[in-house]
Amino acid sequence: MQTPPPDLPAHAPGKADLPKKAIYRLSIYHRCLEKLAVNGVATVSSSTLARAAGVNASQIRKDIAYLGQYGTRGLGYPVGTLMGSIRDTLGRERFQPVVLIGAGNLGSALLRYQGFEKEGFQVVAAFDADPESAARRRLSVPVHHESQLEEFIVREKVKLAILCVPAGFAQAVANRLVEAGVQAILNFSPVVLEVPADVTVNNVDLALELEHIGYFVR
Amino acid sequence: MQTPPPDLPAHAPGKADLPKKAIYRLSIYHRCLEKLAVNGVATVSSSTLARAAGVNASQIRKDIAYLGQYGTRGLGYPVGTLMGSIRDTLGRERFQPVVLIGAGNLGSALLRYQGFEKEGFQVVAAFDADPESAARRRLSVPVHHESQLEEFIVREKVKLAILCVPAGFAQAVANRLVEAGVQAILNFSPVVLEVPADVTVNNVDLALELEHIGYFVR
DNA sequence: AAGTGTGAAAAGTTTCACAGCG
DNA sequence: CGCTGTGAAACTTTTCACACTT
Repeated sequence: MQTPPPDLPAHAPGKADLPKKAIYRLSIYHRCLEKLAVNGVATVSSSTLARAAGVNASQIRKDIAYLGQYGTRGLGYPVGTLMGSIRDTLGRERFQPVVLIGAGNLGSALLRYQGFEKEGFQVVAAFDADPESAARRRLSVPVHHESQLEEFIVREKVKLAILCVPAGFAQAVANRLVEAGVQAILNFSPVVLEVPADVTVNNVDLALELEHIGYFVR
Repeated sequence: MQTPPPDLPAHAPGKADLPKKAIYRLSIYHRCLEKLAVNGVATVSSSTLARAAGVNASQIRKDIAYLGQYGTRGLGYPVGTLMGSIRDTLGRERFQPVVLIGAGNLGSALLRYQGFEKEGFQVVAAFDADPESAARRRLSVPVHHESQLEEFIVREKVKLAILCVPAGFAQAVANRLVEAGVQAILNFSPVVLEVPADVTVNNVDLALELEHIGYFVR
């Protein structure tokens, strides 16, 4: 989900006009392609990939066309080449360092989550108001006191942060992150963060997601 | 995020044509209204609510107009009444029972998460392939063996499920859930689930969300 | 024959602008 | 005057349809 604020952070670095939602889909395509590659598949058609990704085949073709001309008519797309292109478009620099703030229940679960590394992100440090108690959770990532946040971010040139602090602290911490140079925040607090237009916030609001599906049960 | 499949599960129960994205926003408005109510505010204008929710004022008015005529011109909206209307629209039956499958790292964190109850959902039971080891996490929700899943869902008429099992098991478990009568799934596995058109799947894909903001750092 | 690339239509959403009410 | 309710405009995203290539 993108941030609500009307004015988006323009579009990213170099790449031009890629529809916002296409960014998500490209990640999904990449995953599907990985699976195909593992199975030794060398070429895939838009309709096959569409079935795997749960979208329409035209959409696949449109999305891939944003990256350039990769397909061969009558045949399909080369799995490996296409994966590379998606990675180039999405995963700016490989192994982006990420910090996590708030090593409570959810924060610790995320620190243990293997999925991030697999996608090229490394959570290099966590910060908490009570690092001692967080340390008791036996995490593989060092947990520092939150007061050291700014110093670390500046020194390590961290641009991405995962925010898992209680709602009441979220805005204050976000301000500090931005001030220190963070450019994008994955926010798990159920709070609408206010940040400058050139900072991206992506809200993952668990209660809201549950409420949303609740609407669809009769 | 809604499910990819082109054909949505129609729109929900009784209520008519509420744009998909408006459903999310109504939840956010509800939260903002709660905060106002706590502060003793009785009336709020679209522009004030807009600022709190991080959206455009017209959007607020359009969204609220879907619920009926609640505003007073020159004044604004009555906070309490509006909250009630949003609850009625969104939270079909109060205290929907929910089950969670997969009490691993993430699953346990979600079981400890307080936000769900606050929004009117109660996680009544969890299921895991290894309930003994899950029990060691000292959760307040009973963790049963996954083999008892169907029986429980049928008996308790559960319609909502949170799915946190490893990717490889997700589709198989989803099939069982649907078979047993679950109508909506909040899916945390990085997998595109295939379900009948009348079942709603809402994917929360953590790695994908991180990848998404990664795109926006220069 | 199979399957891409793409312009054009359709659908969905957001914003504008303003009439009209309290 | 302030603020809602809403038709119409603007914009975004998805789907269709088909020419074109291998």
